[in-house]
Amino acid sequence: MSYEKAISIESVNSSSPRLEPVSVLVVDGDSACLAILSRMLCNLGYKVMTAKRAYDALSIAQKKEDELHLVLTESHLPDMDKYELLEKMKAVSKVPVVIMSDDDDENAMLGGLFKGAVFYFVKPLTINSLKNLWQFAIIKNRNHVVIDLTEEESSVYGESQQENTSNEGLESESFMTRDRWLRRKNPEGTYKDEETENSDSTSQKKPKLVWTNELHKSFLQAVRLLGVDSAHPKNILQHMNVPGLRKENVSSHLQKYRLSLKREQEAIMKARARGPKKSNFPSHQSSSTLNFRGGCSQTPNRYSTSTAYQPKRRSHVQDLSSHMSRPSPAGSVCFPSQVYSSGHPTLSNESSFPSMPYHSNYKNGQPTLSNQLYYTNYHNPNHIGNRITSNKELAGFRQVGSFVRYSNFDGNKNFSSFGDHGHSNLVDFPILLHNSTQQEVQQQQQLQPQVLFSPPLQMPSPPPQPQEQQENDILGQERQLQPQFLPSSPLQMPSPSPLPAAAEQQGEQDDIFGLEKQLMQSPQWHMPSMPSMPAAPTAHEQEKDDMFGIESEETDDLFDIAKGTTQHFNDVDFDDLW
DNA sequence: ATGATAATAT
DNA sequence: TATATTATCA
Repeated sequence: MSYEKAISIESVNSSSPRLEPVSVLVVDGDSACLAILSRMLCNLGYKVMTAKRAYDALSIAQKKEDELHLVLTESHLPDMDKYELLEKMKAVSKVPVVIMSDDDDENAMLGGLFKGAVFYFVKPLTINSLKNLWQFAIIKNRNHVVIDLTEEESSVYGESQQENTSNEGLESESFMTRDRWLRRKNPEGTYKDEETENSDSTSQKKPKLVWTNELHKSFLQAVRLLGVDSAHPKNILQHMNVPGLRKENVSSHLQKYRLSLKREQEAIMKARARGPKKSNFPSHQSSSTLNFRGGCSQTPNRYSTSTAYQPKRRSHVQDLSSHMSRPSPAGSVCFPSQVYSSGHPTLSNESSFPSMPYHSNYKNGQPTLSNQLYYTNYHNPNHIGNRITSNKELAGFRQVGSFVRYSNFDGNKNFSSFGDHGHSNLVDFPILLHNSTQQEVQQQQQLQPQVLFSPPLQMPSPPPQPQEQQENDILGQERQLQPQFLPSSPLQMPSPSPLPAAAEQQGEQDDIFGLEKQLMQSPQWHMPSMPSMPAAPTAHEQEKDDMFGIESEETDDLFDIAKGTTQHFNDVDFDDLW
């Protein structure tokens, strides 16, 4: 099919630092436009091929599929209807297609995007617009080969640096990327037709990551180890070392985590306020315990946290260690005294953490959705199966094809417990720190004296495991294990997950962030109530963690809250979760 | 890096 | 439908 088309390949290297020039096939019936675009692109460092006719373009795309990165085409071509090339191109190549047109009508633009174009440029195109054209080549590829690029786009493509600018430029010119539009407009329903392709290339939405207990544990561990000061998404991600986990995932989770901590504190404060101190607490203890449990496990944070910690220094962590080390449930209790000593309130971290809410996710098994990603540590298939079955809810679990599950482990460690019923409560539990962590923590602790008390929640000891230490190992294992993801998933998926260790640990949560801040503000609070709660023990049940989500608000009283939560946990959490 | 908000799951 | 979780945007 290549007829007379003129294919000119001019490679200009000028500027771009790219490792490999991005090759672009420019299709336009107008020779002048073709020449101008070709020159502009060459000057920008792209490898350019041109075609005047749609069929020529298809021919080229087919022949050079491996080396062609992107097609930039006019919407109106002499030998094909509007967007017809777009459709036909899909059949011969996965190469992303960018449309350029004089028509700036939104419907026309959407039509092109829905037909599978990755982007729609409204003419005239500027050098500035083209500068970042390479981005669309990546977009397409991300599903396939390029997965890794997402993180490294910039490094790979020298121009990436300009991304910001470029984007701005693009948008300023009123362009929209297809994904974006699709997302927004789909609801309306109008343009569905084309989605078809999206699938293949570009657009799919990212599967939703489910933060399993294990994953959460891993997260908590990372946070603990890192300490408040450096517990930022990037660092956490690195520490977690979970294969397909992205920084954004961590950021989002971190946000939720912090929010939960905040809520807990607030709840606590309220509680205090109301029923202040005084005797209340004492008496409450019992109740408190309850609370804790619930709190602990589930909502962990609320109560637990408390610690104050000192300022910046590494404090946070430390506490944990203590807790960790001895898990005594009561541990939490103990702290109090300590706490004050330091003078600052501190939080205890661990104990309280909230456990996450995973449940929800899990509960029903899974996400029904097809897209969710699951990271489980354990992944024993068996286990999984079991768990699923066992729970009613879980039953639902299906892992059915849809979601992706990441499991890392074998199961042994972590979740073996899970296996059985599917839920092992354990999972959530408090954490123990394991080796490294603990050590680190301790070290840190030593530095500062913090206090913390553990939250009520903390669980008693965690049982578990021996293996904890392994975290690292585990991770390693995981990595290896991991395997499975779905290819299909658009972006890359994750790989299996990691963390097991956590499992053992259980619950804990730390407070980390929130703590400080909050604490700082209100330092003392912790004492009051929390301390006591040894209740924790019961906690185990708690195990579950609930995650953050709790609404402290609902219940004014901690107690109440606690009760409520606990119940949940009992009923739901575990089972559901696992 | 973070808070706000959209999307979408339960 | 309301709420909760996660992704994405700003």
